Amino acid sequence: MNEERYARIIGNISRCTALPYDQQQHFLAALEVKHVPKKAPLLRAGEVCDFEAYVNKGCMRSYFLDEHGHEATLQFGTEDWWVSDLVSFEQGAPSRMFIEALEDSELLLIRRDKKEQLYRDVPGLERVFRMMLLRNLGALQDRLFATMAWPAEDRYEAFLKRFPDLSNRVPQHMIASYLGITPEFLSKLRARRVGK
Amino acid sequence: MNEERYARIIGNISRCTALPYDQQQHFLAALEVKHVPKKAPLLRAGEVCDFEAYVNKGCMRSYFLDEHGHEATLQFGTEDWWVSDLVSFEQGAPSRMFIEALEDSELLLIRRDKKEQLYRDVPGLERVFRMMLLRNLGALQDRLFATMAWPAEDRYEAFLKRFPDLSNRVPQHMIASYLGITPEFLSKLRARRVGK
DNA sequence: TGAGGTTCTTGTTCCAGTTCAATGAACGCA
DNA sequence: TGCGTTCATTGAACTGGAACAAGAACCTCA
Repeated sequence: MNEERYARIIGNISRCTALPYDQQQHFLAALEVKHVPKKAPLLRAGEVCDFEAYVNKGCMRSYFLDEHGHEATLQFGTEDWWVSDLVSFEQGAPSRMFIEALEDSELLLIRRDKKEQLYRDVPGLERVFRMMLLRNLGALQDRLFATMAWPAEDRYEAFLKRFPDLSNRVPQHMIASYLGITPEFLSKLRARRVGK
Repeated sequence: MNEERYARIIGNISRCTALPYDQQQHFLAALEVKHVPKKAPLLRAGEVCDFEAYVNKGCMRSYFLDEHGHEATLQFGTEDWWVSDLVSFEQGAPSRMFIEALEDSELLLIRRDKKEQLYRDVPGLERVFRMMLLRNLGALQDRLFATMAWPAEDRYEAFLKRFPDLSNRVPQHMIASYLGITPEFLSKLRARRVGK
């Protein structure tokens, strides 16, 4: 077992539940390592999402895209984040989102067919993933409220504050797509900021 | 046990899992009946949400409200819907939303302190509530995408299609607050619609 | 029965954010 | 080394929706 590769994910789930050593090993044994080159898709709308992916290295993005070409970024995932379409994963329904790599990335996947067994072997995990779901829900509520109630400039400030590292790691037009504005307008917001 | 009062909620959870009669009785015994008069608050931001409420009769609304007076409606709940702040409920954290009655309403509450016992007595319930959480998440994703990518008119059409009964049951300025627009603008959208 | 609060509408003005177009910078890639 | 492509910036014209203001149509309850 490659200790270095798995140190981070153990730290991640241990934040919720402390696992004894043998359960950690059970958990790690269920993981699948996957490398995704830059710009490659990990999930396409219409497919069933059969994984939850922990980003060990690199950067991913999930987004929605409708038939009119309207696009909106749901989430960026860098080191120590999870990316997945949880709704599709849990319900086995076709996904409505896309997930792609923004950089060459290394992921640790939990496949759906291993999940039940894993819950039995490592009881604490159920709590971990329930927490993930709830964090997700809370973040989405905040996001919806901000999108509905705040002007773009405030949303951009909030984004910079919450994800300081992302702003010079992902292309700007994708940040615009996260904020729900055009790339041109984001550019103007930035120009305005420097003046202040 | 008042059969009539509980017929609907049994139907509601049975959609997910069929429960044997004795488990149904366990479930019903854990419920608390609560009447909320029109305009009365059920939950205020800052409080911990210690219930999940099934709307047996009436109509509720949950919404966010920030220090600048910005308001956004998260959800309407009429008969056969659940309303709660699940994030606060599950994590015991102070809520960030308000819930109020739009009509005199009868609710069936599950209190947080009864939940653990209930899961033990009625194993199928865990699945039911997980499904609720996931439906919630999915709905919120759709909503965020629509808010970011669609013009107000399209969002209004989608609202009418998805909740045909609500449009003449809920005051219009609250529908506007659900759509993320001003009441005045919604009024103009409606005027425009009639012309077509 | 009215009087006073809601709720909805309509018009005008104004601004945040879009669209379109042009330019330049940065980045693979042969 | 050069060349096509993607990406960021800037400007001008436009528009969806907000803000403000005023009137009309209501509940509702003393």
